[in-house]
Amino acid sequence: MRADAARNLAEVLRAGARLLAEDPGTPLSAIATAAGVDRSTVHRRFATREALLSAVFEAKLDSSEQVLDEARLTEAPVAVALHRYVEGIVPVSREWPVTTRQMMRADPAADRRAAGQSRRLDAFVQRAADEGLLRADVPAAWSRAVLDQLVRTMAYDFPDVTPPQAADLVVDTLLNGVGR
Amino acid sequence: MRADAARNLAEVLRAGARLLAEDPGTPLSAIATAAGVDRSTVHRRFATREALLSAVFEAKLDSSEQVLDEARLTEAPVAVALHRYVEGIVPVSREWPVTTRQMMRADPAADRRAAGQSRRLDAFVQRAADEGLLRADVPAAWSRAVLDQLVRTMAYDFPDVTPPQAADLVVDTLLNGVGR
DNA sequence: AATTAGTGCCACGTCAGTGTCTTACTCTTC
DNA sequence: GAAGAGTAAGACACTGACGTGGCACTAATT
Repeated sequence: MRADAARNLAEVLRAGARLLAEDPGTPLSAIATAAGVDRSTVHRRFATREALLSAVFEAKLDSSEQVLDEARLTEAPVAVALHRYVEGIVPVSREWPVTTRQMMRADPAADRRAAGQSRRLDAFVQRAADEGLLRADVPAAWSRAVLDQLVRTMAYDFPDVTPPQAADLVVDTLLNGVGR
Repeated sequence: MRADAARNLAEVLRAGARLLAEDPGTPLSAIATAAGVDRSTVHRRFATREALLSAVFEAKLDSSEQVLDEARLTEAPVAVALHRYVEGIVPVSREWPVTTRQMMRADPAADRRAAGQSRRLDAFVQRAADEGLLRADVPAAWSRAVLDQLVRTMAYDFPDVTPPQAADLVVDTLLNGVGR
């Protein structure tokens, strides 16, 4: 692929992720404009609207899968893995702000892949509970959901916090809360 | 207004809230069907799509405003007010699952009203911090965001937890986290 | 039982977004 | 600088959703 074509492709994906996260009904023409590209160019790369959606989802899933791998959720000490995961996933969420909900509706294949990654995190949270990092009187599903939401809140509502700071605050809040 | 007309109106609002939360692009025909009503009836009540959106938002804002009033955020002991607020707002979020984000995009007036209610909560969180319920080394904005997200998670992802249980778990998690 | 507010069903014009194609042009690459 | 991959610009038909109106009919109200 020619260099400028690759650049355009990446621009379309990033613009698509950004605009579709804001409004899932954003027309392709708006995405094309935001990417600095003609509408016909978008259609050249992605036959249908759905194909573009799927490509955006895959890009996000690729990035998050890499974060899961590098966090070494099953091997590293739980506290270390947790911190590393959060530090890695926050920038990914910021760069690809599309949500899992949107995937579920629009692309069953992406949804399945997301479910697989979700299971890896479930297992990790379970391990954290087993090893005594988490309270035993709280359902693991709740701990898991809280982790997701803290990451999400940090990524979208506090865009200026750096990933390391974000990891500190998210982990601290998850484990100790904000009460004194 | 005739009794059956009022019933239909309420059905349309509730179906609209539910379907529009799932997919903001849901066509009016789908909402009408879900409400057990003809599409023309929806148009008879709400001249435009926007008008229906606004009505849904207003219904949610009415409910949540009542919760804010009854929680007595400025007068009751902070711990009591917090618990009562969560217990009240969870059912409201479940009944009107539309998000503030959607309001921002679709209806500036609703957005302004939501901002007003948001400020009341900000003030309450600040009071909780001043009175020593919350840690001083954590930004109030973060505490506020975490509260919102815990409520949201509980309302949507754990629909079977009763409001009193929900309040217990949310407040406990907010203050103490899920770590041991 | 009479009245009438309210509804369902059907048809219509309109409009925005989609997907396809053609042509002339531009920029990368060798 | 030559070749060709890639693009912008415009035209086109198609589809789905929106908003409006008419008319017969149902059901709440008196």
